[in-house]
Amino acid sequence: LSLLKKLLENALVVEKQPVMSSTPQRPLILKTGVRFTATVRFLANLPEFKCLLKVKPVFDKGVGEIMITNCLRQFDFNRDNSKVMDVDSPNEGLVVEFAHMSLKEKKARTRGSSESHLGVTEELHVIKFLTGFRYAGVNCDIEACSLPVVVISSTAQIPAAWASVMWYNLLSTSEPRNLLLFVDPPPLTWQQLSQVLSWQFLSVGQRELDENQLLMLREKIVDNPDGLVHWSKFKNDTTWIWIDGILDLIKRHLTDLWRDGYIMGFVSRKTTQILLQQKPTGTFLLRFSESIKDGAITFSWVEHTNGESRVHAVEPYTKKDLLALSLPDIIYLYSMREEGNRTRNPLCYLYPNIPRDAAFGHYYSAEKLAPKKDVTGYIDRKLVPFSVYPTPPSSPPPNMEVDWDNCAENDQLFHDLFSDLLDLPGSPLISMSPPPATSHSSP
Amino acid sequence: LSLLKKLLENALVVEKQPVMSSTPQRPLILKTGVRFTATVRFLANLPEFKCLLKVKPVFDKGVGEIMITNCLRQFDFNRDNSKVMDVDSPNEGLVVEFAHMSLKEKKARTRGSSESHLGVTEELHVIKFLTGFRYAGVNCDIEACSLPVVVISSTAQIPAAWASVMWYNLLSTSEPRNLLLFVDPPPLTWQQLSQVLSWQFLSVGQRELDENQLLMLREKIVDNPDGLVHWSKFKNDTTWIWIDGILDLIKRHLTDLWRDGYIMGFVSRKTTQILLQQKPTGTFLLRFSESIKDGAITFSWVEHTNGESRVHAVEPYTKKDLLALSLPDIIYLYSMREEGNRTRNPLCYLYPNIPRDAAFGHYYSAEKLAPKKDVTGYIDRKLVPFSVYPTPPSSPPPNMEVDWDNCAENDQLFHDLFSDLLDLPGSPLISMSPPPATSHSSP
DNA sequence: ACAGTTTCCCGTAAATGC
DNA sequence: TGCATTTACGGGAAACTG
Repeated sequence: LSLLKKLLENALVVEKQPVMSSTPQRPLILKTGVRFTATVRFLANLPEFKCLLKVKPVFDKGVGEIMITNCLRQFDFNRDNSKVMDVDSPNEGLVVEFAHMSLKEKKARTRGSSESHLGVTEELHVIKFLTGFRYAGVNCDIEACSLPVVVISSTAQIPAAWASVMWYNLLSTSEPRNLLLFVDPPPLTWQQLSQVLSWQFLSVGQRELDENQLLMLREKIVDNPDGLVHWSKFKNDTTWIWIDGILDLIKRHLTDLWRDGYIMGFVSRKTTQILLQQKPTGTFLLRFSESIKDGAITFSWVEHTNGESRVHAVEPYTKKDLLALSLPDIIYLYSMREEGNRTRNPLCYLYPNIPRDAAFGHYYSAEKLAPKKDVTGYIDRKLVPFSVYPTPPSSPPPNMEVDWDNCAENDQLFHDLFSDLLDLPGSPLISMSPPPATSHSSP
Repeated sequence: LSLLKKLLENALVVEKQPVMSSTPQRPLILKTGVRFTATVRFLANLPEFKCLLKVKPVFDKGVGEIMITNCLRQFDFNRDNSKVMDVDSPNEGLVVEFAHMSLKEKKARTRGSSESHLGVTEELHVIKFLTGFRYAGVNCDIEACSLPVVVISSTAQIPAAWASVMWYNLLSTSEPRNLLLFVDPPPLTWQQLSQVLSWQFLSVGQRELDENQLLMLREKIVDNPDGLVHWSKFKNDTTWIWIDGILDLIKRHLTDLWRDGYIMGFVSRKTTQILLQQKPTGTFLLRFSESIKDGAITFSWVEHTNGESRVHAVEPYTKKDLLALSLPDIIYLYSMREEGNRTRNPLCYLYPNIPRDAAFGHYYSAEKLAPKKDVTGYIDRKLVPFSVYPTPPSSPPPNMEVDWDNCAENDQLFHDLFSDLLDLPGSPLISMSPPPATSHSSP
């Protein structure tokens, strides 16, 4: 009987851990006020228990004692009614689904007045499901426990919470469930951290980080010779926030390009210079901006003129920019006005030597580039990304603060910038004067 | 004493009607679950009553009886505790502020099984504030009442709710507060409706509708000879939704242009044709799309070639489009590739004859047009709106379904569309072949 | 003042009800 | 089934709170 009891105690499991419904690839993070689902299954196939087992969810019950519970936030379930286990499909055993759970903070915070003060995304909680029965005069209490849970109150906390989840996951393989991991978090080897970072890219963009990309990240993240990365550095540094922004950029706008390996991405400005300098004019590569924390991508290209080599880079494109035009379309359409008023696309070969359209032609949005049939009576339009060749430092540009009310000056600037593109008839001053008046002035 | 009582009964007023905090210019609409504030003031300056008057808010109490209450939704306050009136500033009388009110639907709906079934935005509710006191042995109950309230549950209902508010406001001047107005709503004269529509534009864009704009709207809205507009038509027609979308477009992107009168806006395609035909080539005007209900604006311009006049219009710009580039910038930069591969801006004179930059130069965003100083090491970029001259109907365009994987075909199209703009060196086929390999291939 | 944290709420999308 | 209405919740910003 004691054996049976022991057996049954291990038979109750939380099958699906609570997950945020909107980010299924990022489990273990729960947002207050947002519904989640947990399914509890009784592995012992004992239909005799049908409708006898009442399961009650509890939050952070009996984890580590007062010391812990007092300096962590406490939460309740919004609708925490117990439920009774029932048969699932035939021969499937007993199961109960808590489909409308959500968390609400208990406003009874004494928050252990500091020292080892954890940030909210460093607090690890746990949801337990309790049940029990009486059999042959013996009480048998059973419980099942969720994976550790990070509770947040705003989606802005997801990146920080995810950092905790990654750190925890790597360390929980060595030591058993430790909800106080972040009170004194062990460092990770670069080997460990790089692996988990790489997985993020696999998960979001179906391609891991390659050797060179990881080397570039190592340079940014590891600064001590032992190769260990400390949680405090990883957390306080903005590096993870930067990487997370890039992951989000990939997820939203660059899944295909990343998956297919056309984005070198993690490559320093200096390395970009070195790589491109040895290549023919028009060779370019895509790299993530290191200064914009919100995720941005730029292209750099090389030009050789008169024996002099120059590597240029366009102002990085953010998520917002890529809403208006996709990166492949930008690459395809990008045009530059050079000295001598010639306008051309400076992007010809993706590093090392793939013709631009061989790499990106597949992704161009046909309907944006080919004029639509004139069904609606409207003329189709598109946007062309455009730059003016930067003035060489020898002749600095004149003050560009323009008084736009002054028509003549305005037109002059207009002419300087776009004469080739727009090809205005006649001199700007003449063409901009009012046309000869007609006899009709207003409807 | 009886007179005093009567006096006091009229002395309690709801000073600020509940307003949606985010749309202060659209009062009377409350969204469930969203906080609002109501301030109740006792006009009689009687500080003796300080802390004696307990004010209780009630929702839809004692309006029209069962018949009404039963077929309307019912709401409660989320935190409906009564409050006590206190002195405001000295000599200002008694006041109480309910600063955290919000509504929650009472799920006890029997919803009078139909006939005169009102939509939710046609239900008019009222919030009353009750108080009272005993003076010289006489009970004196006082109440103050809010303006009628439309309760919605989603911001998507705001346009419909606003239509009710407008209709109600015009009719409430003639008859007293009638919460059942929409059970049998009287029609409006065009005179009345046009006035209230015009006010919307004044409120949102600081400029009313002019005579011609109103005439165009009349055409769309009034179809019977008596000039009356019926609520059912106004409500069921999508015309108001269309106008509301335009109001929103103005509010978000066109406040300046609208205020300054550069947007003709409400002008039919046919009238546009007539107006522009008499004008010199390059004359253009701005009009709102009549087909896109979500608010969109286009420009139409005229061209005279070989004695033939043609009026063109660009595909309308939506709110989303104007996020990437403002309308003045679009007008300034718009360029069109014509036969003979010439590219130019076809927009020269705003109707009737204002030079483009005299009208819009004021609004151009200098930093988008003038190249930024190269501070960050990145090359500044901008977007140029671009169209290809539509193929004349005599020679229909070839099938534009392009196999983008085919580099040569791709380049050919590219050449057709953008050769003038991008000015590719050499033949596309040659320039797109891989460059001579170097000894360095990968970092 | 300030940073970490939560709340507020629009706008869109999905779910629900009828 | 379709439409009317509500709910859900990400995301940005404001408000809170020590």
